[in-house]
Amino acid sequence: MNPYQSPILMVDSVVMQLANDALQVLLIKRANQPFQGMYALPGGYIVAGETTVSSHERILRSKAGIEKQLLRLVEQLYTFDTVAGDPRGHGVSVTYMGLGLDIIPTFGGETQQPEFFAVNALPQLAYDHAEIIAYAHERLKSKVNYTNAVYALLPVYFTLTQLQTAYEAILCRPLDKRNFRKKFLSLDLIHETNEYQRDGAHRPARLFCFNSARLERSPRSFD
Amino acid sequence: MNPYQSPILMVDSVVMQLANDALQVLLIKRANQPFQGMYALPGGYIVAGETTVSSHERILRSKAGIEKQLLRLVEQLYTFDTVAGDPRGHGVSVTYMGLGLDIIPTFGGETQQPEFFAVNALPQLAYDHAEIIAYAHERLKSKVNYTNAVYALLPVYFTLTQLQTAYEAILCRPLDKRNFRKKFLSLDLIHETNEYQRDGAHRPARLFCFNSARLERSPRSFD
DNA sequence: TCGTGTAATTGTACAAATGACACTATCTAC
DNA sequence: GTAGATAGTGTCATTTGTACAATTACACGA
Repeated sequence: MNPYQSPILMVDSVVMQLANDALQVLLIKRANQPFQGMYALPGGYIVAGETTVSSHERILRSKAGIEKQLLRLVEQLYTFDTVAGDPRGHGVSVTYMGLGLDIIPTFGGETQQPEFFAVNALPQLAYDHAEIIAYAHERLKSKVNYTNAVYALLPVYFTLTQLQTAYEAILCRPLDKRNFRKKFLSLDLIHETNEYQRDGAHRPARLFCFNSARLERSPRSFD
Repeated sequence: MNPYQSPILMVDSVVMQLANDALQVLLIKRANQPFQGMYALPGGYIVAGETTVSSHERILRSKAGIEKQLLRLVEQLYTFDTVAGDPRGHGVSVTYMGLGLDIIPTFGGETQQPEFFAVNALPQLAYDHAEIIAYAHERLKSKVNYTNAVYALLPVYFTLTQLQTAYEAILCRPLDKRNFRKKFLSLDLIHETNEYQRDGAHRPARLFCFNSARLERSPRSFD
């Protein structure tokens, strides 16, 4: 079947969403050695007949109960060599990033206590997963500057304040409200609706909507 | 050795350099089926004990006589799934881009007529290699806008005209001489020397030098 | 109903970057 | 010393970035 004795192929997944005004990443608690009891990215081995994409989907479903429809944007990140010194042994790990909204990981079966953690407050991680998460975060920071990628982290209808809060959580820095709105509206990535969100004892906020629910490049960069 | 029956792992390589004011890519003529006689990127299977990086080096050495020292910048591009309908069968191909200068591929042994072609005048290509080259070209276009990556395509000492010609070849569009110089010099990626290049019957051109021969991000983007 | 609290919405003035554009300088060869 | 060829350089108009504060609309409670 595999006359070339290829190194073992793995997939690791960086699933992210926004909650409590923070960017969060999905981790599982490892049930087995190595790194038993430590947190790690969901990941697993690619089996015969699978593509990396279908393997990624299977692993998220089996380890965290996440169906692929919940991820509104999936992007391949990088492929890491795991050398002989690595506890996983010699192999190759293809990493994917998945973005979604209101994802609730489920337990039971093969799942291993999946849970979201703020990227700025991670527990100690197994393997080199802290670096993989940092890489994913950098990619996302860069991506939101020249694409509409945030659509995958927000509800279909959202306020400009929600949008700005999302950018601030991703970029890890405060943004000026007036400049943010002026700039973002000039990108032609979103359009206003005639709906308003009534929150509490204050002026209601107009709801906006992305023009496209697929990844689009904006002609000019945001930042 | 591999209890998971992983898909077969391959490496494909996009080696590029500048010649005749054009960006060129290294292709080989396939000796065997499938796609016999057609051109393709140098590539091959990863064998046991190899990392993707070392496999990439071995493949370039064995298929085109290119030693790894000749590539002054190597960057992983993307990992492609090759599905069952693909003539290669079901597998995974990790692609790398290598940039160099004055690379002369050599024949003999396992080599298969390696030759450089201008990216804007490619022959028909095997597999999906045309898309991989387009992807590499896009990556390079983007990379030269916010890094010093061109250093890998130019000699250590170069004139501003050479630098501009390199950018024009990569970006596939003409640039204004005065604006290019003003902008590029403001990036603090290069410094002038006191040497001049004497070419022909005209004013000699001052030679410049990159501050770093490693990939550096410039604080502001170029374009 | 009136006042208060809360968040939404909006514009201007200055600084910096971009983009279009043409002439002078320096060398070689004849 | 003149012609031919490439190197080198500055200004102005436009666009973009950035700092900054007052007004609007609603809910709630007195």
